[in-house]
Amino acid sequence: MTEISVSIRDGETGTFPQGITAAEALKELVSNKLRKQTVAVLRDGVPVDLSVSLSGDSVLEPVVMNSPAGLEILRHSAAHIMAQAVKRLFGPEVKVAIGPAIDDGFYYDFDREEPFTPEDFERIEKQMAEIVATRRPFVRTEMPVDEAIKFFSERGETYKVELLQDMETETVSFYQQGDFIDLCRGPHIPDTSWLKVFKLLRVAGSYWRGDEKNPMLQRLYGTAFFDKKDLKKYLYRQEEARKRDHRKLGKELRLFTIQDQIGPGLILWQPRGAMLRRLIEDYWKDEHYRNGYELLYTPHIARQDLWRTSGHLDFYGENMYAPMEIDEIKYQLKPMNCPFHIAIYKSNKHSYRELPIRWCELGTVYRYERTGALHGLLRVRGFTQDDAHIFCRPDQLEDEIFNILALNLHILKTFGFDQYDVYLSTRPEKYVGSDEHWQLSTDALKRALEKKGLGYEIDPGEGVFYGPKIDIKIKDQLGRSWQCSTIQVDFNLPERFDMKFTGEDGAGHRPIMIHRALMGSLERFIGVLIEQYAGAFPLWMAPEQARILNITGDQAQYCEAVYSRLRKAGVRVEKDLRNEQLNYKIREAQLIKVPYMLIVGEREKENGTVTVRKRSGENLPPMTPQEFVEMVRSESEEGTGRRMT
RNA sequence: GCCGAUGUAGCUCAGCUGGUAGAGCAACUGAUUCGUAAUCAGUAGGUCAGCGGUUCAAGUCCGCUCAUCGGCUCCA
Repeated sequence: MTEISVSIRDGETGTFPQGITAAEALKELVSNKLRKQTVAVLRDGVPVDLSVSLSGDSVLEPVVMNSPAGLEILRHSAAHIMAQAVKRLFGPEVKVAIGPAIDDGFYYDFDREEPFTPEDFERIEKQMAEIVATRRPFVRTEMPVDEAIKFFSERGETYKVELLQDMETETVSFYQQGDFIDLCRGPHIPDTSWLKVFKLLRVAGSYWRGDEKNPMLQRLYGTAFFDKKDLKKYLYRQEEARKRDHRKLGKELRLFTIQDQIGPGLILWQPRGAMLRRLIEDYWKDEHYRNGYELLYTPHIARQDLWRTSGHLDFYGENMYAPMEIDEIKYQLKPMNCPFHIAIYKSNKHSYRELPIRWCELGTVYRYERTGALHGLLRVRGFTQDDAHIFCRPDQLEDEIFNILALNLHILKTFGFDQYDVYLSTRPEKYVGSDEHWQLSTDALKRALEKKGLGYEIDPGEGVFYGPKIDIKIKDQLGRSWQCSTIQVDFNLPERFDMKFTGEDGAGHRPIMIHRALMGSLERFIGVLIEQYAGAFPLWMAPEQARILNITGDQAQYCEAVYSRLRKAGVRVEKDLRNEQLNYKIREAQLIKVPYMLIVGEREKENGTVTVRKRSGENLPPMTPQEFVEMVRSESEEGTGRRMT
């Protein structure tokens, strides 16, 4: 009998008869403790089942529970078991589509006439538990593709047949546990009893293969863990995320409101939200001025001809609002600010000495979004971009992009974001401009990223029609990522609008244009900020920094004096002098997350001080109003790196 | 836009199988003048998202529309 050598990566090596299973080899080569933790193995780097029989010399690496790979395998198996349960409960006429593991769990798509209801969840979960209890092994088999097609055709599994028809390999693998068999690459948990902790989460529609021309399937989402505690933690995190939901907090903190009467996707900023936004805008404008930008203002509508010239009608028309006719001329709401900035550029002649020109604007644009896409502040129909356009010479492109990246990261950091994923998107299918232009600008983006020392991923074909772009997705405190910043090179618009600058040689040359937004849109960014800080904004951007609370009416006059003094010093202070108990006032101030409460009783009135209660509940020793002003100033300065009040 | 769920007072939510709306908080009035997360009492407030239908009778059943939520798609 032939012998083979099996070794554990970074571990022992042994000699075994050919055909031994990975599980048997592990029994000899690793500790019992590790073996019991092992879900599957990497054989020469490829994930396979424990039951795989080894035909030649192999290096094995155990995939353990709770490792990302281990969880993925568990969840993938959970998807199979869920499909089995669904088939058992709702009959063989339910067709199965695909059922992968995803970041936080798994899903399986089904084609079934009747909708699944949340009440079905309990039945499915119960059925799953029964399957788990039978300890059915996951058995792998292989067959040629054409045989597999025949197999699934006979069972009416048309989606599986479609998948198989697109496959290029000759044989495919199947996994069977009990009465359920599914097309699957694997690997899987050894048997169903490994699935101890799982929960179905929700049901949602999804198109077959994500294409809206295809039939809508029902997707059941669930999650699974090895340890009950992990599921609890997961559910707790979900709960935390719900608590931070900017739509909920926006209402509670009275920041903004969205009303049917006004229209979906249109934001009404309430005074507190408006103050928050103003502070962010002021900071933004100031920071841009310091970095060599000039501020512009442009209108909300323009003649349709402008949008024809810019190419927006052709490339972006389906996102634009229908034209309105004024004096027999058609006008359209702007979906972007760029053509206006170009028009301003063209209002004068420009020398090469003037470049780069950096113009910024908080420009409010309107874009048609499908109703199903709207979501609080994060996806709206009217929003204000923190837009800028840089007009430069080709030799300045790389430096300009570098400078934008630097400013970008600096501003994000001020808002507490220092983790991000960077993507470089290259030429899409639908595009304008020459290949040479695309190459030149893509290279400039790459070099600037490298110079800034930013790791990035390439997103092939995800560029805008007019040029390649860099997208920065920021990560919030819960680890969720949000697309905000975008930097896009554009060779197209300067061409279309025939933009020029006079070169050293006295001839006309074409500038390059860079579009960029750092926060993306103020609406979205503020939505993300609300979730980032759970509504408890740092002092410098808190709409209300302090609230004066008196204990009895006897201090009202003194409180008024403190109030006007702080207001004059630039502190955003409010007063609550109602005839209510202190506890009641503190509770209200706490719920609306005011950073400082200034408590004034007889003691403070006599000493000319205030007692400061922080949002955390901590009390500071009594201080004079002037001392409080200084404290607010220095803390705000820390937040933004400069004096804000 | 598509699939599913939801829409009752400013907010959070009750209202079983159809019999012409209810609570808590907020608001308002009065009392209470109080030291670190809700003082007590009273008053007022709703074309039950909108439109249409079934019925003697609709918040409740049916249809359409609008909006919201979870996804798909899309994306600043």
